[in-house]
Formats: sequence, structure tokens, C-alpha cells
Amino acid sequence: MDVRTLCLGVLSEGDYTGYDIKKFFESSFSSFFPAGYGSIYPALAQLLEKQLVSCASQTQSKLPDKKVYQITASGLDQFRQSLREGKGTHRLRSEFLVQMFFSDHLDEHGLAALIDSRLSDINDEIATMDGMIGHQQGANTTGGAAFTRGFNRAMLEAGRNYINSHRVLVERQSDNKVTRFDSNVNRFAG
Amino acid sequence: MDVRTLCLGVLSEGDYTGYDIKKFFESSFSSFFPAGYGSIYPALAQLLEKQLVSCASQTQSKLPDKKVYQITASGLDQFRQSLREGKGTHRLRSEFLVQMFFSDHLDEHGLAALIDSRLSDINDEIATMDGMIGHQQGANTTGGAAFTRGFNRAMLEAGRNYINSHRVLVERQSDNKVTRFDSNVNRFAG
DNA sequence: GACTGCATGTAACGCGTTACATGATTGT
DNA sequence: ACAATCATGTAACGCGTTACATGCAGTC
Repeated sequence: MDVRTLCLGVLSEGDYTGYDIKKFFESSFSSFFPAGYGSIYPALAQLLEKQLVSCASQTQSKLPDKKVYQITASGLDQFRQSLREGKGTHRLRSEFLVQMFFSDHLDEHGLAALIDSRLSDINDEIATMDGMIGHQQGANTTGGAAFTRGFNRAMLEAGRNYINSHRVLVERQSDNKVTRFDSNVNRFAG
Repeated sequence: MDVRTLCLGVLSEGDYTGYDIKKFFESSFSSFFPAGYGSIYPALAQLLEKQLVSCASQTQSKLPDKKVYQITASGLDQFRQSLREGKGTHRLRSEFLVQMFFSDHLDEHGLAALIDSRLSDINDEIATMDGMIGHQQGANTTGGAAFTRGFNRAMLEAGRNYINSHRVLVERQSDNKVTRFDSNVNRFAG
């Protein structure tokens, strides 16, 4: 599944410009499928070429022409097929966990800073979600939107709980290997 | 953070061949930083060129020469610096959640199949983790390894719990939009 | 006879990230 | 004055995935 397919999905809910689609991504997919203009605009161009979407330009005074995209019948078919046939992959990529895995290469303060920074990111994300409640009047109230929002929240909270209760696992050992290796550095000199 | 850096990390724990490194990735990083031969071998070649690792070839009868890599002093420095300076990103990419978000484009049975398939994947992953306990004699018993293993497990279980208790959110509404759109398909014909 | 494990790599391709480029309007 | 919002896009670059290519040894 790629950005093209997601754009098709957004356009299955209504007609939007590239700019609007980016906002849709941010408010709905950012936690599990982020994308920027550099992905979205080329994706839209490709979809237009394949006639999976159509485009109506609205001239605006002093601003670039607004291009409103609309999904076509074959675009909708294609989208549903992609949805059904998707393998349902679900994968994390975490630099934070790499840092924790190799935490014995970090000193005590550096390690604590990384952990606290991750906790702070989690809290920011949760606060952002809370801040959005009520802001969206009627939009994004489908079961799917509620399910994915709740899923994201559950993951954030589970991560926070895990880190708070298990950080001692890495903090107890930190700095061990740094010291050991440093006193052993002549291994590399010979 | 890229595969190069992770290879350096693996080599900070001992001397290994590309083949061994792949196995290390599978047993330790697969849940948050997967990589295949197509990433690992080129990464090792680049590290060798930059002299962050050295390589000793062992000729073998009837098998390709075994290339054992060893991290250099500057490689170790570089690795620790990358670890410290990493931004600690932590991101999910989930086709499954896309499918749930747009679940009203799926029929009841297709949706249930996708959810059950995800649950089965989760159970398989948990079973695999359980199966590995005891298999690794003394290896991977650092605090970092324990922390990341536990984190992965906590995420899998939180995901499973969430899906089991909230799948009704998507199942109640499924098929609604498909029906609505199909009766409305003339929107596209004109 | 087929599959798994050992052991190395290459090549093509697609994908996404980042930075760049432009420019008016509205709010602080 | 400065930042944010609206609105479009391009270009370079790096990165990883996948499939391909080779070949022996041991197990089922």
C-alpha cells in the first residue's frame, strides 16, 4: 500500500485539493501512515494520468489555481480492490528501541535524556489527540476513524506504561560497557 | 539511523559474518528494524570502505569464502555517536489500520477476515517469542535486549486486547458505504 | 526428491524524505 | 516585523525491498 492508494481513499470521502489531502493525512493517518507534499502531489499526478481521479481547476486571483480532485468510478473500484487485497502489514521502525537495545553504550545521563524525550513525545501526542476532540464537528466520526484513533491512543499509553515501569532494566546497566570497552581499547591498536 | 549503523552495533558485540548479522537482526531487531541480505551486504561493503570495520576472509572448501567482520576503533566511536545523536524516532506504518479506517468500503466477511488475520499474526509473533525463551543460552541477556523484547510483547498484547474489545466499532458499520455508493454509482457515469 | 541451512552477493525498481522555489493574505 | 496559512509543485538523493544468481551438505 502506497501514498497513491491513500489519496484515493481520502478522495472516496469527498473532493479535495492536494493541500486539503495533506491536512487529512495529518489529522487522520499521521500515526500510521505519514506523508508530505513531496509524496502527495506526485501521487495525484499519477492518479490523474491513470484516470483514477479527475481534476477541476479553479482560478483564484493572486493565489495559485486551486486544483480540486474527484475520484472516478474506476478509481473507487481500484481503491476497494487494493483495500481488500492488502496484506495487512503492520510494522514499527524505531530508533528509540535501537538506542535502548544498545543502552550499555550510553552514559547514565544520556540514556535518561533519551527516555525522557521519548516520554515527552508520547505525552505531546496524547495531548494533541485530546486537543482535537470537539474540534472536528461531525467529520471523522466513522467507526474506522474511531477505531484507529483509539488504537493509536492505546499504543501510546501502553508504551508509556511500559517505559515507566521497565526503564530500570536499562538504567541499572548503563555505562557498563562503555567503561569496559574503554579500558580495552588497545584491542584495536594492535 | 540506517542499516549501516545497526550492523556496526551488532559488530560492537562480537565478530560476525554477513550471514550471522542477518540472523542477529532476525532474532533481536525484527520487530522494530527489519533488514534483509539486500541491505546488509551492501552496508558492510560501505563500512569496509570507510574503514569502520575490517574483514578477515576464511577460505572454506566447497563453500564461498567466509568473511568475518570486526569493528574498528573509529567504527565504535562512530556508532556511539550515532546512538547518542539519534533523534529517537518511533513510527508505525500499518496497512492494517488503513483497512480499518476505510472499513466501510469492505463487506462484513472481508472485514472479519482481515481482523482475524491480524490477530493470528499477533498470536504467531507472541508464540515465536515464547518459543525462543531458553533457546538462547546466555546470549541476548543484556538489559537492552530484555527491554526491547518486553516492549515488543507489551505492544503486541495491547494491540490484541484493543482489537478484541473494539472490533465492534468497525463491524457494526461495515458495508454501509458500499451499499450507499453502489446505488449512487451514476454520479460517475454522467 | 525436496527442502532447509550455509554463504555470498548484484541489479532493478519503487518509494519516500528533504530541501528548494514562489508568493499573497491574515493574524500577533 | 514575523509567522502562519493558503497553494502549487520539482529535483536530488538515499534507502530499502525484491528478485535473481550460485552451489554444497545434510535431513526427511
